[in-house]
Amino acid sequence: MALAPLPDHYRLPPFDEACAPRRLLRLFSGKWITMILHTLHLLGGGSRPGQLMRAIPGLSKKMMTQTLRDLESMGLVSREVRQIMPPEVVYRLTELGEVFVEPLEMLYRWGADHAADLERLASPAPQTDLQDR
Amino acid sequence: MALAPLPDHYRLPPFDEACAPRRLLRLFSGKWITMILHTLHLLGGGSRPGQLMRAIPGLSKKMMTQTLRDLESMGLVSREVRQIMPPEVVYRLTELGEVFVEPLEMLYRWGADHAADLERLASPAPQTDLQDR
DNA sequence: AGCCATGGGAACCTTTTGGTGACCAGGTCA
DNA sequence: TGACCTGGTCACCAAAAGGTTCCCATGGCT
Repeated sequence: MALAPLPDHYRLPPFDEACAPRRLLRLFSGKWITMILHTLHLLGGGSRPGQLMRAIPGLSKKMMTQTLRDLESMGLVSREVRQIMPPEVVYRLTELGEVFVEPLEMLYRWGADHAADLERLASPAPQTDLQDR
Repeated sequence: MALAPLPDHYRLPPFDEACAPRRLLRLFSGKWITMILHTLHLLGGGSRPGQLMRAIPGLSKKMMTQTLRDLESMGLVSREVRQIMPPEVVYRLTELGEVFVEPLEMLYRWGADHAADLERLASPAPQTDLQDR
């Protein structure tokens, strides 16, 4: 972890909700966005929709399409269509997309290295039984 | 970035939604969770609620209390009460909380270093005008 | 009474994200 | 006809996250 300390601009209150790091966290808050970015990365930078579906359990066609469309409009993914039968569509990480894979993979690696800590992480209690405070 | 490559277990499809790195991303998907963890960290590891309110624009008392309660039940934050008048409550990062501050600060630093890329990141298009594909 | 300090709860609502199930298109093969 | 391959859309809904507004409590001071 040879990262420079956080610049002053980000270290003093008030902490701006729209600052650059917050934009990153906002991007990564989407369940399927990060799953799909990660999977595209692991599949060599690009993939056809069917391959994505098979690689990601629980992903519905609807969520896949919606998320890929979002990623495309954000400029993180490109969509290439070959008008043959059956059609061939390939979604590929753009240059910008590759940039953002880096922090995502940082998190994946950190998570893999700290699986034990993540096991210790309790689920938030249901919103009852918290009267004794 | 001297991190080891991702273990095989995490590199081959199918990609398990409940695996350790996904749990980390799930944790970080909460808007106020990360803001409050980051702020506690920057304020020396602990803070009183009023100080948190003043440090984080846009945070309502309701969301602050709710989020602190969640963080407490997850074991990331402790709550210490001094029964004086006016009351003194201090929320403090636990050991486990300090562990999870690390990847969060990694993201903050990455975001600070790549503000230009984050500026280039377009907002997803509204769900209209996407007929021309 | 009002104000200030402190910290917190509840009712209700809005917005966002994710999910279900059905449908569409073209083509090939039995 | 049906099944398969490919990729995508739509209507509607559920769940989760976040937001607004009001209320509560203690004590001290004007």
